[in-house]
Amino acid sequence: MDSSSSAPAGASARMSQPFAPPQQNIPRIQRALLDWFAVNQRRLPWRVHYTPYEVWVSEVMLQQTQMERGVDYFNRWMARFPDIAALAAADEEAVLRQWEGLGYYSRARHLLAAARKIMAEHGGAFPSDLEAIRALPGVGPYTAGAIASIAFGEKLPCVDANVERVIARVFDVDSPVKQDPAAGVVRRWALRLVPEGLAREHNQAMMELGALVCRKKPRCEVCPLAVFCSSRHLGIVEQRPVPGKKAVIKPVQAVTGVLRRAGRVFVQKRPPSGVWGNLWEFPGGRVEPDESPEQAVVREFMEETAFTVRVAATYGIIRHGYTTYRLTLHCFGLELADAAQSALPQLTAATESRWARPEELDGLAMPAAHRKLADRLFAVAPSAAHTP
DNA sequence: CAGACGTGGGA
DNA sequence: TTCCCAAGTCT
Repeated sequence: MDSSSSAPAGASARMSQPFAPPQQNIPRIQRALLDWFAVNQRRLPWRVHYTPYEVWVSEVMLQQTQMERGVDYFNRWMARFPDIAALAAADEEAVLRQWEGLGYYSRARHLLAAARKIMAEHGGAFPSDLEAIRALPGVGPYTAGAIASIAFGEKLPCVDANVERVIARVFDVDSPVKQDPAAGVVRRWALRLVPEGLAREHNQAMMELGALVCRKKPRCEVCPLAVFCSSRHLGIVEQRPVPGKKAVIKPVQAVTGVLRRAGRVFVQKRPPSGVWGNLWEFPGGRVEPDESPEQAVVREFMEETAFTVRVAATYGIIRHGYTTYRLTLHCFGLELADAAQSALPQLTAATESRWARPEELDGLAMPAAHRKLADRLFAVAPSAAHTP
C-alpha cells in the first residue's frame, strides 16, 4: 500500500515502461487506444451499420443505462421501428410500451417527437449538421457530439462519464470533474485527443476503455494507457476522478390500489410531464404522517378519482429503489364501497382512465413497480409475455 | 445551477 | 439488505 517508495506505484511487480507524461505523448496515446479498441471492443448491434438512426437510438438508450440491458432493448426497438419513418408513424403508446422498464421515459417521448420533427423539417433524412442535431428533442451536448462524430465522422469529442474518468486519471484532474474548472480541462483534453479522420473509432474507444478497463475499480494491469497515466504514476488512481456531492436517499411510504369491478380493473394514464409521464398506473400516492396505508389508499382514490372505495384484500409490499428515494409500496385490492355508485371517475391526477380487462394491461406501458404488481396478480401466460 | 427524472444488477 | 451505480437532458 505504501507508495512512498522510490518506484512509482505498480512499477515494481512486473516489467514496465517508464512513465510517459500524457501531455507530450498525444499521438502515442491515440495509437495505443485505437489498437486496443480494434482487439477488445465488444460486438454490439449498433456497431455494424453506423447509420445515424441506429447511432442516435443507441446513444439515447444507453444514457444512464447499462450496456447489457441496452442490447435487448435496441434489438427489439429496431425490429419494431426499423427506420425514422416507422418510428414517426408509431403511436406513443406503442413507443412507451417498447421502452417500458428502461426508465427515464422522457427519452422515449423525445425520440418519437424528434422522429416526427425529422420527417417534417428534414424530409425524413437525419440531419448531419451539429446545430440541427442538437436542436432535436432529447439531444443534449453529449448525444449531439456522439452522433456527429460516430455517425458522420466529425472531429468532435464525446465526453460522457466514462471519458471523464479516463481523462481525470490519465491527466490527473484534481477537482470534481462535473464542475467547472475541471469540466473545461476535461473537454479540452478530450478534443485534443481526437485523431484526424478517426473520430468514430476514437470516441468509442475512449468510452469502451472507461467501461471495460478504467472502471471505478480500475484494471490498470491491462490498460493500454497505463504508461501514460499520471494518477497511476502518482499512485492515486483510486482518488480520481474527484467525486461531487452525493444524493441523499430518503425512504418513502406509498400505496396503490387495484380497484376491481365486474372482472375489470381500474387504471389511469399519468400526465405528460413529471415522473412516469404518459404511463398507465393503478391510482395511489404517499402515505401521510399519522395515516395507515389502508387509510391512505382510500383517501388517494377519493382525491384522484372521486371513487369511494373499500379495502378488500392486501397484496403485500413492493420495494423499489430510485435515484433519490427508496419506495415502499403497499398494495391493496379494492372494491367500490357503494356498488351502485357511478363507474365514471372524476380524474384529478390523470388525463384518461379505463376499466381494463386484465389481459389488456399487457399492452399498456406501466411503471416497473406497477407492472410487477400486475404480473403478480394476473400471471401472464408464457406465450403472451413479451415483457422486458 | 440544483434537482428531477427509473431501473435492475452487482458488490 | 443497502449502497451505488450506467454512453445525460430538461427546467
